[in-house]
Amino acid sequence: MLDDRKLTILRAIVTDYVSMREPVGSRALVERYHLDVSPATVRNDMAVLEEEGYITQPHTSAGRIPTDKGYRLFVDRLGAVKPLSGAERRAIETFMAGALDIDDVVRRTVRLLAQITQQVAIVQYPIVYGASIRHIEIVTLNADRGLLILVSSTGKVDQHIVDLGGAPESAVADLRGRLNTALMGLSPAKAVERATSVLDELPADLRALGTVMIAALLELVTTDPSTRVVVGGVPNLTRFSDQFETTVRPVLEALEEQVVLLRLLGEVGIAGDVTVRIGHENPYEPLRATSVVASAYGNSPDAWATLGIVGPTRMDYPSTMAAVRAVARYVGRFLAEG
Amino acid sequence: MLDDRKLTILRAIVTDYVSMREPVGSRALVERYHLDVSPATVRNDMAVLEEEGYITQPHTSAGRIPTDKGYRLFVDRLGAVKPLSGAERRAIETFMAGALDIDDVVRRTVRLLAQITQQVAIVQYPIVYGASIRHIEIVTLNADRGLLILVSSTGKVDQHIVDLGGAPESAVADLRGRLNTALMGLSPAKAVERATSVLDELPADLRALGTVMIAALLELVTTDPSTRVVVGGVPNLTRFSDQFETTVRPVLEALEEQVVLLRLLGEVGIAGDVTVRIGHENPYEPLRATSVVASAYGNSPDAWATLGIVGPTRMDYPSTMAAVRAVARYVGRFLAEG
DNA sequence: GACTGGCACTCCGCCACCGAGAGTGCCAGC
DNA sequence: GCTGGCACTCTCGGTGGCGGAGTGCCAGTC
Repeated sequence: MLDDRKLTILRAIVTDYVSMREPVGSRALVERYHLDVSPATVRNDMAVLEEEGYITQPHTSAGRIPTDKGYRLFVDRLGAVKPLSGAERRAIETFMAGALDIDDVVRRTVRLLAQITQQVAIVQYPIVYGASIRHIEIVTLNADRGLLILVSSTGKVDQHIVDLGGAPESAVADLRGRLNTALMGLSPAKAVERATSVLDELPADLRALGTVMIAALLELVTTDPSTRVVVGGVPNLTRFSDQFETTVRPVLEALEEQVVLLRLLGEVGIAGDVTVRIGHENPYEPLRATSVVASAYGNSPDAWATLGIVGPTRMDYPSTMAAVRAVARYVGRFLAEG
Repeated sequence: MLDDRKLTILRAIVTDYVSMREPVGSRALVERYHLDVSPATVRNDMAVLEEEGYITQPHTSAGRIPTDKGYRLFVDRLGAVKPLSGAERRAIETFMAGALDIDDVVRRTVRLLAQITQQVAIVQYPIVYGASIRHIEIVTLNADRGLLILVSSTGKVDQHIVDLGGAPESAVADLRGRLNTALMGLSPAKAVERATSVLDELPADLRALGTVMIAALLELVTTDPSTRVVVGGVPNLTRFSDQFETTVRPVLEALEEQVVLLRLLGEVGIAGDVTVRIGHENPYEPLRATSVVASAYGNSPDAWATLGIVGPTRMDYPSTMAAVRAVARYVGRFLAEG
C-alpha cells in the first residue's frame, strides 16, 4: 500500500513541518528533497497518504500536515536516530559532575533534560526497590512530639512526626533499640510484615507508644516511595504561545498534579528504551495535542524510575528521543556508580 | 492638588479597570459611581490625574487606565480592606487541618493561597532562627559512604552525604557521641562556633573523620537554611493569555529561578503587614508588568519566612491583600501551635 | 500502468476602505 | 468652578478585492 516513495514523502512532510512550522505543499517537497518526480505525482501520493490517515489538510488548498498516526509511523519506522552533538555530550558530562546527593542528582537531571530538549522536563525520584532499612531514629522534640526518622541503604531519609503521648525518654530509647534490631537490613515489604510481630512482643508499657510508632513507620514505607516528581524547563512552553489553548494551558495544568505526571510517565518500557506517546495516545485527555517522550533510567535493580519530556506533537522526535535516551543512560550510570 | 473628588475618580478608575478589563471613560464613571457632576467635569479631573502621572491613555480617544503610580496611590490610601468571604474562611480552615509535617504545611499553604487569590502563589520554607540542634546522627551506608543527619528542635531534618574514608564503626559511634554532647541544644550560629573547638579536642585517630563531618555540618547549617521556595497555581497564569509577553512568559521564567523568587519575596515588613510591589517597583526587571503581594508569616521567633503571590498589575488589590494577610496569619498561628 | 503538464478552482492572508461608536479636548456660557 | 455642545481622533468590525499557494482532475505521453 505504502511504497518507498510514499514513505519518503511522509518522512519529508514530517521533517519539513516540524522545522518550518507550516503546512507543506507538493512543490516545496520536490524542490527541497530532490524527489525526481513532478509535483503532480507527489500530489497523487499525498492523496493516498491522506486517505490512509497519515496526513491531513488544515483547509482545502493548503499544504499537508502530519496526523498523530503519521507521526507514529515516522517514529516507528522513518526517524533516523540523530546522534547528539558534541556540545550536548559535554553538557551532560558537566551538568552531572559534582552532584551531591539524590536530591541534587534529580534537580540537575531535570535542568539538563530541559536544556537539551528545549521542552518541559519531568523526572521521577528513583524508586528504591532493592533498598533496605539502614537505621531508625526517634528524636524527641518536646514532651509530646517526636520525630521518627527512617534511613534507607540508598541514603534516602524520610521523617514523620509522631505523638509521643508523654512517654518517658527511657521508653523511647528502649523502643528505638527494639525497632532497630528487629528491622535493620530488611526490605520495606519485609519490614512491614515484621513490624506487626514486633508489636506483639512489646511489654505492656511500650504498647501504646509502639502502636503509634509503627503506624507512622508503615505510612512512611508504604505511601511515600518516590511518588515524587520534579519538573523543569517550564518557560520552554512559551515557545508555543501560538498553541496556547492546546498546549500551554493543558501542560501547565498537568504539571500542577503529581498524579497526572506519574500517569504520563507510567508504563514505559525497560531502561534504555525510549517510549513515545503521541497526542491522543496519552492517558490524560487534555494533552491530546502534545506528545510525551519518556524513558526508564537506572540500570541497577536498586534504583529505577522514569524521566521524560512533554511538548507539542509537532516536535523534532529524532533529536528529542536521542536526548532523552542519552540523559537516561547517563543518569543511570551515574546512580549505579554511586 | 488632589482633592477628594479626584481621589474618588482615581479609585473608581482602578476598581472599574480591574473588574471590566477595559479603559474606562468619563461617562461610564459618572453613571456607575453616581458622581453628581457631568462627564466634562470628570474629564477635567482626569486630565489633571493624567498630568500628575496617575493614569494614562492607551491611545487618544480611549478611556483611561491606571499607571503603576496610580495603583500605588490606590493601595496606599484608597483601597478599602475587603473582608474575606465565608467560603474563603472555611477554605483556609479545612485546607490546613490535618497537615502532617513542615513539608505538608508548606504544600498546603501554597495550594490554598493560589486557590483563594487565583494567582501564582509562592511560599518560602520557614527559616528557623530560634531553632536549636536537637540531634545529630551518623548512619553508615557502606564502608565509604555515610549520612550525616541533623534534626532541629522544630522538626526539620537535613541530611548530607559524607565520605567515611573507611573509618571503623566504633570511631563513627564515638564521634557521634561527642558531637551530640557538644552541640545539642545550641543554635546554629553557636554550633558553628563550637564545632571548631570540638575538632581541636578530638584524639588523633578521629581527626580526619571529624574534619569531614564538621565540614558537612557547616554546610548544612550555613547554606541550606530554607532558601527553599515552593510554587503553586501556575495554571492561573493562563487567565492572562492576552498579556503573554508581559506577564505569562516573564513570570514563568522567574519561577524557574529560586534566586529570583527569594529576591521577590525579600524585604517584606514584619509579620502581619502585607507588602505590595507594583510593576517597576519590583527588583526583577522582567516583571515590570506584574505585581507582587507578599507578607511575612510566623508569629513566633522560631519560624519565620515569607509568602506571597505574583500577578498582573491589573489585579484586585484589596481582595488579594486580604487573602495574603489572612493566609499568612493563619499559617503563622498554625506553626506556633504545632 | 505510472507519470506529467496544464488548468480550473478554492481558500487564505493582506490591504484598503468605510461607518459606527466611544471618548477626548476645548470653549463659551452659566 | 461646573456644564453643554461640538469638532476631532482613534479603534473596531465588517466588506470587498486581489494575489498567491496549493489542490484535484484530466488528458496525454512514455
